[in-house]
Parts: sequence; structure tokens; C-alpha cells
Amino acid sequence: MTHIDPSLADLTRAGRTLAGPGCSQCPIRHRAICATCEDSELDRLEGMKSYHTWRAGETIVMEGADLAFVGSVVSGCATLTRSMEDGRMQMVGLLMPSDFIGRNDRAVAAYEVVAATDVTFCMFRRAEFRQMMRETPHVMERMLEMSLDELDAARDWMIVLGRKTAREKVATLLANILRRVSTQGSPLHAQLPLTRDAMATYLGLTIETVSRQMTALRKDGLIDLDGRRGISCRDLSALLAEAGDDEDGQSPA
Amino acid sequence: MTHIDPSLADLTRAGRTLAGPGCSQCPIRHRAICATCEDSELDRLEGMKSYHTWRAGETIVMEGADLAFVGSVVSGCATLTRSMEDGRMQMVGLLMPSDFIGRNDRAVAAYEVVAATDVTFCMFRRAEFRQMMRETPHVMERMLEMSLDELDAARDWMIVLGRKTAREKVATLLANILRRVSTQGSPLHAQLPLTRDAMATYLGLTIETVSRQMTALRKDGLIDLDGRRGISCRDLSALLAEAGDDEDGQSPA
DNA sequence: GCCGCGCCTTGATTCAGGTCAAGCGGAATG
DNA sequence: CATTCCGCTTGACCTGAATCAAGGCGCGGC
Repeated sequence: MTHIDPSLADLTRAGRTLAGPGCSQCPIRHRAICATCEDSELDRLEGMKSYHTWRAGETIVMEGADLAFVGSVVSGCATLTRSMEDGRMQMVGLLMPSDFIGRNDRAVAAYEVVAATDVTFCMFRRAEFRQMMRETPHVMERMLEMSLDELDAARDWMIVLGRKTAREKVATLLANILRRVSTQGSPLHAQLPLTRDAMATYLGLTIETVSRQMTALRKDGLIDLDGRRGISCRDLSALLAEAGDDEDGQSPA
Repeated sequence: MTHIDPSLADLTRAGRTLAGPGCSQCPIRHRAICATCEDSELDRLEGMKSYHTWRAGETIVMEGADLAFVGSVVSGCATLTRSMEDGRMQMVGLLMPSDFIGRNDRAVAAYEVVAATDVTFCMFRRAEFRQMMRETPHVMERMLEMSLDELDAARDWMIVLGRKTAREKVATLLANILRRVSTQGSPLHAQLPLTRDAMATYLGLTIETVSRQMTALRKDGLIDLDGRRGISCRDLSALLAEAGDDEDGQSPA
């Protein structure tokens, strides 16, 4: 169970390089929060956390349901989706390893959380975590930092939704996924963690438009497709140019 | 210099009712952060803060520029805008009284901040504020809470940008503004803090479409317009229905 | 190996919102 | 009081993405 290379840009964040040494188990412990914890604090965390795995497609938290835990993704990928009464849906976040979910001060989930692939979470009960945070200020400081990163990322996504064309939207998403989950090397390649339907929900498009734009990008030589999920790209900067971003997107090296 | 009624829903947040007693001066001191501060802490804050006012239209922070302060809005309204290299722009946030700007751990602004109306900020130098936060955990806790509220609000806005029609978008914005800045009473009425152009930038539309939808809503009897900025509404729930939200939107009473 | 189901692609058509263009009107200026 | 300018409205037209409608195809089950 290895984690992503921390030097890769973050799909749902502003691309901050996470601090912390080699990580072997739980991102909450080893990277996301406790990079500077004392050993005794780590031991305490150890006793509080638990793991749970969901299969692709399973609902993890229903919209409006009681949210009894906070936690972060250990492996796999989950989607955060909000929906309107008439059924229109918008994905508002994509949770990849080390991403955090749940807030310490509110019990009700504002979004539906669904496993996109098989996904494992490292979880804490809400009240316990809150208490721990109060007693450990640098954990709270790290939480604040992470929240602000998520806020920046959410705001960046508003440009995608509000101003980009369908082609740019699809190129943006593919480039982000390639940067984040690809096996290193050139050409980059990856297995998409999302169905076409999920991509459409994320991008504010329909499934047909996503499919057409993927085909168009393939015909234009910007990407190669391998079955339903496989994708590769030999020139990421060309793809980013189609995305309408600067050469390097929003992320420093 | 009175603040908005805290019972009014927050335009750019998830509608949490802020705690704290009557507020007469700076929201950082009296409401947003220090509702639970000791007197001695308040005195210390008092010595650190300063005020600054910008005229409508002035740029407060340029995109990518050095951000030397953190602060919150005392009165007036400012916009947070991100732009693409080809000039397309998307507003990613609207700062109203008590809203916060600037992060404690990063010096560079990701967005341009512009005064929409004459606007006054209460400011702290970044390094000082960070130090103060470290020494005062409940201030940090409040900052975390505020950041998570902003994150929820940003994610809510993604539905507006990604899935709503032009009519729904305009109705959503008008209803939010009316809820937040209207003088109490029925019919609600307010002076819009935004030009049509700024509304378009916020909603991911063009100025012409905003104008047409405003006219349509007026002709349909959902709102009344009074000059360029004046607006009133005798049935907010009807307007919210046009916005595609549930009757009460995202905010509890 | 064959079948069947879901996911995906592709085509034809429609329509919401963008684009281009003209003109109004209120507020500041002289 | 006339002028000008800028923010706004309105109209005509166009286009990009949605919608509606067929299939194709990879994958799991038998």
C-alpha cells in the first residue's frame, strides 16, 4: 500500500508539496497531520484510529446523513457530490490518498460521498478527534492549512466550471489525473479512477460531451486511450495548453 | 458603522449564525474570531490591528502579488477574482462584512481582490497574526471553523456554476444578496453591491445574459428594479423557487 | 465460447446562451 | 442647460453543448 509521490501535483488541492518523511501506513499519522508529532502523540493517535474499506460504487455517506467520523483516504478514490432536488448533480470534490473528509464541528454531511474505486479510509470518531485537536495545537494548525488548500482548490475549480469550454474542461481533468496518479515516466499513463459519467458530473457536462471530447483529443494526438479506463499522454504540456492553463498549470514543480 | 444582522444568512458561507454579543467595531475582534477572548487578549489584538479603506473599483491586492496582511471586511464589499491568461475571468468569492481574507502560511495571493463598493478592512500583519494564533488556540479553532465554512460555500457555488441555468443563477445571486444585505421587512429591498459586469463574472455568464434574466424576472413579477442598483422582492420564497433551491435555500432560519 | 448487460461512442437535431451591434438613460462635467 | 460617457438594455444571429436516439464493445457469467 504505497502512497503517491508527494512531488506530484495534487488533484484537488493547490499543489502544495506535503511535508513529512516516508509514509508507510496512514496518511493521517504519517503525512497529512502528524509530520511533527511527538512519539507519544503518535501512540495516542494510533489507539484512536480505525480503518474501513468500501467497494467501488458503494455509498460511504449519504447527503444530509449523520456524519460520525472524520478521516482521510489511505488508498483508492472517492467522490464528493451535491445534488439538487430535481436530480441534477455536481461533483464538488475528488478524494485521493491523503485527502481529508469531515469537519470537526458539524455532524451533518453536506454532500454524498461515494467510492469511485475500492477505497480505504483511516477514520477517527468526531468528538475524539476534536478533543485531540484541542490538546495538540500543531495538529489543528495542520488542519487549518489543509482546509485552506482545499479552499484554494475549490476556487480554482470554479474557473473550470464557469469559464472553460468542454474541450478545456476534459483536458484539465485528464491532465490533473495524469499528474497525480500516473506511474512516473514518459509517456505518462494511468487508469482513470472515474467513469465517463463521474467525469461529466465533475465537469458540469453531459456524458456524451465528455465522450466526444475524449475522442477529439485522441484524434488530435494529445492522448491515447486504452480500453475504457486506460489513458496515456506523451506530452503533458501540450495537454495543459489545451486545458487553457499556463504551461505548468497551477502547481510549482 | 453597524454590522449586518447575524441572523441573516451569509452570502459566501454556509449560513452559520455567528456567535458573539453586539458588535460595534471590528468583526475580527468582536465577532468573527474573538467571541470568547479574554480581555487581556482583546487588548493585545487591539494593539496589532489597523484599518484601511478603499474606494469602489480600486484594486486591493493584485493576482500573484505579495500578500503582507490578513484581515476581514468591516464594511462594504470586495470581490475575489481569478483570471486566465486570455482574459477570461471568474469571481471566486464575494467578501462581505465579517468575511476573512488572506492565509497565515502563504505570502502570495492566488486571486485579485477588488473593492466592489467602498470597503474598509481590519488588518493584521501576517507574521504577527500567525504568532498570535499559535499562542491563542481558540482563535485558531475559530479560523479553522471559518475556513471550513468558506469551503462549504465554495463547493455550494460549484452547483450554481456547473448545473444551474442562467435564470436560476441570477435568481440565486439576487436571493443571496437580498437575504444578506437587505434592510429587514417585507418587501425586502437592497442596493446591489455589484455591477452587472461583476454579477456576470460571478455567475459564469455574460453581461447581456445577466441583463436579460434580470428583465425577465422583473417582467414575471418576481423582483422590482429601481435604477441600476436598487432591487426589491416581495416574495423571497418564490425567488428561491426560481433559483432551483429548496424553499429555504441552504440556510437554516 | 457465447450471451447479455452496462458503459461508452457516434449521429442528428434542438436550443440556451454567447456574440455582435445598436441605442438608451442617468449622472457627472463644463 | 447641453454634452459626454459609461453602465445597461435590447435585438438579431450564431454556435457549442444538450438532448434524443441508435448502435458498438468490453467484460463478467454461465
